[in-house]
Amino acid sequence: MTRGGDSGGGTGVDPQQLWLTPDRPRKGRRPAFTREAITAAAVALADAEGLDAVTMRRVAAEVGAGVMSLYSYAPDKETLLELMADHVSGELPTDTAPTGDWRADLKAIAHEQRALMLRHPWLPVTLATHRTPGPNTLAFLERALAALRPTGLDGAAKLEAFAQLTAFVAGYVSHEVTRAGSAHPPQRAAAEARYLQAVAADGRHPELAEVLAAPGRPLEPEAMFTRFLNRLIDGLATD
Amino acid sequence: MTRGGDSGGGTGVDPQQLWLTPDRPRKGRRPAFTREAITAAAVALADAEGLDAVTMRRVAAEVGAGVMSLYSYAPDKETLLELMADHVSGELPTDTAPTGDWRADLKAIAHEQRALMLRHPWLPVTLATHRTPGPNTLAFLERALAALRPTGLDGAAKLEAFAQLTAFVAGYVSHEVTRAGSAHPPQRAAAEARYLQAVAADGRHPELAEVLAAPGRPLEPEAMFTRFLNRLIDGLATD
DNA sequence: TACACTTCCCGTACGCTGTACGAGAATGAA
DNA sequence: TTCATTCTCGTACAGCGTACGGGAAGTGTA
Repeated sequence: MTRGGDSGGGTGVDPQQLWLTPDRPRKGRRPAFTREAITAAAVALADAEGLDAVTMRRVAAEVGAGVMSLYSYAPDKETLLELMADHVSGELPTDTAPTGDWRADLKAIAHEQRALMLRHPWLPVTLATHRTPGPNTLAFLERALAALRPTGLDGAAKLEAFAQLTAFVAGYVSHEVTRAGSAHPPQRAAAEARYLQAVAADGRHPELAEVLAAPGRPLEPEAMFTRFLNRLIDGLATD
Repeated sequence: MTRGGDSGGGTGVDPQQLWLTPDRPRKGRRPAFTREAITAAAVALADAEGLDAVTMRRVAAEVGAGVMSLYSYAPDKETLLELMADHVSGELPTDTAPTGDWRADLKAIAHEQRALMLRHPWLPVTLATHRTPGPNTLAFLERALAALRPTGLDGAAKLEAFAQLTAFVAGYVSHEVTRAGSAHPPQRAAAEARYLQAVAADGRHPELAEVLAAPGRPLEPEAMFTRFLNRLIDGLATD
């Protein structure tokens, strides 16, 4: 750790130690890098080459540091991923005031989350496992809670509603980018189609055969998202 | 590859080569293991110790094989994960006939998926990245398509509806097990609570402060799931 | 100026991972 | 028996996260 020492002694890192750390001490050698710069480099790497490209060695090379220097800014790689997630969450608008129509507000929030995740396709993956909110995430949460105020839900329910909304968006986008991502080249899609056709031809999958025979037009992910989202939110606090 | 050779030459493995392979050839040494047994061992490992415990060495040791022998049954680890996912999908019921009430059928399907994922908490994670359906997954898909028949949706829409439903369930369960899983010991939860209290005390998060001051009673994940699910499905093909 | 003290940088090293390679064992066909 | 085929798996390698600890760079005190 840069400042404070890891006295937590459990699984993961004490969030208080991680996020609520004041200025650097007045003594000792001055840091050559910043947590900010390292995080930004890791994010750029993940955006450009995917999450697998984010290795401590690659990130260190990118910022011009030695590998082990990174550990002065984040205690381990898991934490670096958490820093990355909160870093990009800074792109989310936080100063939008509630309109009074909480459903509309929540829909806007979800659309912003989706846009963010489409810009950073690795985000849903990291969100699925790393769940200690940093300052940017908390600022966004603050806005979501404000939007949820008119619902009259109690505290736990509001938190849960936001968490579930985020999980839904992450799940949707995760699926969306898998379908259309770089990991799905035309050749692979064709092989998959051939495979499904072969399965459908075996006679024991009549429904699949019919679906493949009359596919209909492909669906807009955007419109699909909106529809699912509207349904989810419209019924959120009605029963 | 056991049989056929990997002539695909793209990203991943040709699904046809993987799933649609006939009996073993008539010549050559007889296999000492089965794909089935190896997959089952990997599943048992993941269930007992989590997905990280599933390494080629551990799996090989578990079945009593040499490490490299596994590569006769699955071309790489990614594929082994895919085999695992389809393996446990065999636990899903497939012979349930549609009742005519497609919404009720779909809700039942989602509840079965959730139960499966709770039994195998690693499943949502692997589903998020590995998406070539094996025979068991296809059998279940067949049932879902049958259930969706009364909706009158076209082929692509039916497939998409099923995929999105699965993504939703995976996202929900993923979040559910993170909250309550073994990776969330009381000590860690307490540290997180302390951290949030500290943030709320800074004055710039009034909504969060209020939420933490009046939390209300914790929510039942089961009831929450049902409510979300009902809302999602009830509005699925109405507009 | 000299020294102690603190803080940070980072080369080296270790155990772990997935898996390429190829030698050798087991089998069916000729 | 001999040959081709198929499977098993020991060895080896590059790459991973990161523990350790020596040296460099800064501040505060004498």
